[in-house]
Amino acid sequence: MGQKKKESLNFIEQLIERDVKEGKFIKIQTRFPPEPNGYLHIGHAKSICLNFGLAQKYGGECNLRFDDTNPEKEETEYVNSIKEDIRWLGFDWGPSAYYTSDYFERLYQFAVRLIEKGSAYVDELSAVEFNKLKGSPTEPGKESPFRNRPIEENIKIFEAMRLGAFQDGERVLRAKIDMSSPNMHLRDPILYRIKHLAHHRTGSKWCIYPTYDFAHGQSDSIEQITHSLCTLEFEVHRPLYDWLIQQLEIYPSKQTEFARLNLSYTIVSKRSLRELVEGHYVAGWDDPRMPTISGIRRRGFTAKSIRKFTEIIGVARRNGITDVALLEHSVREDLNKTAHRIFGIMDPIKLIITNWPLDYQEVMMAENNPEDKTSGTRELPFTRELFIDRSDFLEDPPSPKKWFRLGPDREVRLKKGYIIKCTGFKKSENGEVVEIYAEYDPNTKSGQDMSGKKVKGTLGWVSAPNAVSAEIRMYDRLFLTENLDKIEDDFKTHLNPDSLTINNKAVLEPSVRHAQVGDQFQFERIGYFRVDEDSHYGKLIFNRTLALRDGWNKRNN
RNA sequence: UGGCCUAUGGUGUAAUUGGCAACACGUCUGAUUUUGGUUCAGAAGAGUCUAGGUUCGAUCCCUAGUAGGCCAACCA
Repeated sequence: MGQKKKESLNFIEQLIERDVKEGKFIKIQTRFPPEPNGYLHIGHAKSICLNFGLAQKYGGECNLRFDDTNPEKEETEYVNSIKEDIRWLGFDWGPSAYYTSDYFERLYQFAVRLIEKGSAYVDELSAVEFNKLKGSPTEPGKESPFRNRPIEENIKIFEAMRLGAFQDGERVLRAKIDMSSPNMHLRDPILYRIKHLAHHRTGSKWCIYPTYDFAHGQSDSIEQITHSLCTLEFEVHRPLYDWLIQQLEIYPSKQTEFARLNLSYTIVSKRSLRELVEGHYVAGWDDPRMPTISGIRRRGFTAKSIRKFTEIIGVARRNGITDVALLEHSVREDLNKTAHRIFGIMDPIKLIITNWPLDYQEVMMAENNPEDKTSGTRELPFTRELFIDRSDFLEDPPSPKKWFRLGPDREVRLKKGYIIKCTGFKKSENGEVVEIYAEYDPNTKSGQDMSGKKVKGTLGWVSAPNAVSAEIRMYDRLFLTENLDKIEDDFKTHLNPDSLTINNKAVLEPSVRHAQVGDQFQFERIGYFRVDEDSHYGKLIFNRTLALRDGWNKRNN
């Protein structure tokens, strides 16, 4: 049927389609190259969806490659969490993951080839001298006195480096390019450094390790990556990326940069996230307030909504800051269609239906999700004593046009139950309302209401004798500042002190008794919640994923 | 005394590659609603950073300027 408006392509898709048209390759090959030194976050999700998504869209493949060239920081723990997160996001990297460390021998041979061409040399400057000669962006550098060592000697020393003849830092292998280049990365960049450290995969086999610049592009080339996508800050590396491939005469992978994701009220820097974890500002990498994939998963954001989000924000070369509202919208959109509804009362107050028989219980039926007719129904016991939310009653409410809820002599519907009229309330000696009294209208039963009565307000409720209590962890944004990129001081001073409040008085309808870890619900009129893994026998713990949009609160704040 | 990149409503992206700026989110109305949710209808909001130039015509091409970002780790 009617073709929708022609979809517009982002600049990378345009590039790919142009390349396809020109017949540059058989099929596209992308890769997602995380360094296994931390947990993946929402920013990585953008890259994952981009790389895997492009491969899917154009019938190519996307490799998962662990960029593990620095044994100082990398650990197997991270390899596993990264795999889990990518799988959860819904992507598949085929039969096996790749590791830059698997290429160490080939990379070493590449280095030898470069030396043989006279395009690399062993330097023995101290770090201080090295930096002095490097110059600055506005001042050209100077050549090292070791720059013109004979090729044979370079090869011998490089071999000796591999064999462990030197201590860390005593020698480095450098590319011989141009010490006066305005691009700092072309001023004889370091290709290999000595680190007498065990590597998480190669153990103690190596004591020299390639740097990013000498590992990444070469690994791309080995895997015949057609489109090597990375973030903007690697732009200045591209001339070096190309230079090395050209010198080595290997497969010409092409690097294309795009803007990384910045989110309002959110910090997405591995270093800062680590600081939050190690300083115990949060409970761990998977704390539901963290923007890590594991954190937002635990919080209750769905993989589908993350994918949708990355689609919505697109990809470009402009650096900006994305409003978290876009993310939250994607999450609500998905959850609205999938989450079963239940009644939950965050701040219970007793409501007594005075004209209801003392021990009588009636079972009401409610659909699990009005947005999904196949979702089935559940039973709700209705009794004389109920709980409603304290915020749904006002002793002296504004006009009925402004306030739809309960107040003296006001009528509301108890959703899926009856219309009730407030007949009174009881206060404790310190003036707090402790009980509300009402009468129900037997002609107004949900689904068979013949009364013709119209009420504006509809309240959630829970049968008091059947109520299930639970711990509700109310999460809010971790930071109070919108743009954390712009701050001058310590980012931790911008933490929201109320990012987590724990509610232990909440009561839920009895149907949740069977809820399992990972189950997600919409507490009607409140928000989306997910059963946390900290739950245990006899105690349900819920994380608030997000509050529902609230037009009323907005108007009245 | 530098080099590279970027600049479109509040935010993120579009604009058939030169034909008087579109979509999503957000905001605001109104309708519907047994969730102040959802859904539906509608509105406001940019004349495309500035100044020149090329052109019949510029968001798009050129020049200069301005603003922002990135670059001097034996990190990635």
